[in-house]
Amino acid sequence: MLDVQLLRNDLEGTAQRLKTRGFDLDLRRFQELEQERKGVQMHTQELQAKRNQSSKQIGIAKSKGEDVSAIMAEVANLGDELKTAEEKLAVIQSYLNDLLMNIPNLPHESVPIGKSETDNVEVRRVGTPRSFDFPVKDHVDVGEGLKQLDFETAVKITGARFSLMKGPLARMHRALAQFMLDVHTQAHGYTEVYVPFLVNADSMRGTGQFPKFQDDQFHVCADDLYLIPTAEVPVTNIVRDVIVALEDLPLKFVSHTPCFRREAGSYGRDTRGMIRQHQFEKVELVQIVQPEQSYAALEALLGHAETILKQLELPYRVMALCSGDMGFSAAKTYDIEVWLPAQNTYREISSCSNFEAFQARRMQARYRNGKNKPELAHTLNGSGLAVGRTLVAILENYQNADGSVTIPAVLRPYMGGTEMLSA
RNA sequence: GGAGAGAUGGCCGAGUGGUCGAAGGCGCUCCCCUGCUAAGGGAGUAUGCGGGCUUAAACCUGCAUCGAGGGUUCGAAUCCCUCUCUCUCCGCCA
Repeated sequence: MLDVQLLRNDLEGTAQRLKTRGFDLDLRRFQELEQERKGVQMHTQELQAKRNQSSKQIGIAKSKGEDVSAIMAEVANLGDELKTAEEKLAVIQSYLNDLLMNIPNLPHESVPIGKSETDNVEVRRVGTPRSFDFPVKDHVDVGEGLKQLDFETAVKITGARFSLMKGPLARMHRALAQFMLDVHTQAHGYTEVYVPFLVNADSMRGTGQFPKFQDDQFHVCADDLYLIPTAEVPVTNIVRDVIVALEDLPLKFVSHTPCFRREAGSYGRDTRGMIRQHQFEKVELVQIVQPEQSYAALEALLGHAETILKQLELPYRVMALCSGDMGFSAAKTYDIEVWLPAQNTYREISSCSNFEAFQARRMQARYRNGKNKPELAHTLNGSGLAVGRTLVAILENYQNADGSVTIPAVLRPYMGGTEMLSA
């Protein structure tokens, strides 16, 4: 959520900046609502003040045993007027709130201006894609060839966009998560957290999934809870309605969770394989920091995610997302894309964002600044990394001519020393 | 799932219709005092939202908030209803 003051003080400028990410702010509607709000709110508060004063007088008079009928008559018809005013104010405020909750974050000044994916800017490229002297198979063919990846059974059990792994491949999937957690806790100073995978609507609102992306979530109706689309939701909401002591910042959390996404609206895309699943696992990095430090923190967090790819020796590139391609809540986002030889392209494997105070304002996540005043914190997160897609990248990049797959060196200690996946 | 008890400020804890945003204590901050330390004395110490003032902050002022939402009343922490959560006992269970 943006600061309302920003809209009140510089509506035009804010609208301009929002336009760069393809959002059209309804200026007239905001102005009308805001003007009405101001009038009604002042009127309401005036009436409330009047009522409070009279009630106090009645109390004083009664305690002295005086006659109160005169004052009572004075406030007699205040009630209805006040009730009307309060109801009107509530309606206006809910309209304003709806408007506000659906406005995306402002892009940071360093964000490249652009309309779509094609305007994203490559920041760096690390590692060289291997050249194969045999026809490259995609991860589906590799995994099914090993008889360790089975989509057919997953479809039978549940439906499309689910997968089933067996044997050493299932173990490698688990090993990947363990490896990532160990690196981030031991080398990067993150605290591991285990969190609920079902959350309430308040948490979804806090990180910005609600109200706009309600259709993308799995809803457990009987209990009115939602399956998390990312660990970002439960982990960032740790600080909802909390005022963190200055000396406790930055907070750095890492969490390994399953993620559930309905993928509404992406029916035709990535239907083959485990690139786009309703259920996948992710190791997520989350930081809560002071505003002055959030951009340095973003670079650091990005580096932490990159470390995993470097250690797995997977070629990747870092993209700075343009204004038009960023997510709703982000002020700045870097995507890390891993090389997939079968697709002959780089595909997203991590997304690292600084949300500035956008999420913090929604969830009242604050810290005490140098003057001991509560101030909104900045929140960041990034995948470090998406486990399923990392597995895909390994299957494709480490495949051998005979259909086997070499296990990256750093994973072997997690695989009982095994060096190869083979049928 | 059944029965009962409870939810008040950073913490403990008082408060069953009236000058209560809330006694008292602890903690914390500042000041005084004692050569230092300990003890003692004084003052201050919630958050959100509006309005005024301002470049801004500070400040002044109004409103709201005693788990959440609704109701009764001129007036609700206090009475009524619904919900949530916590604790105890029983049942069940990994």
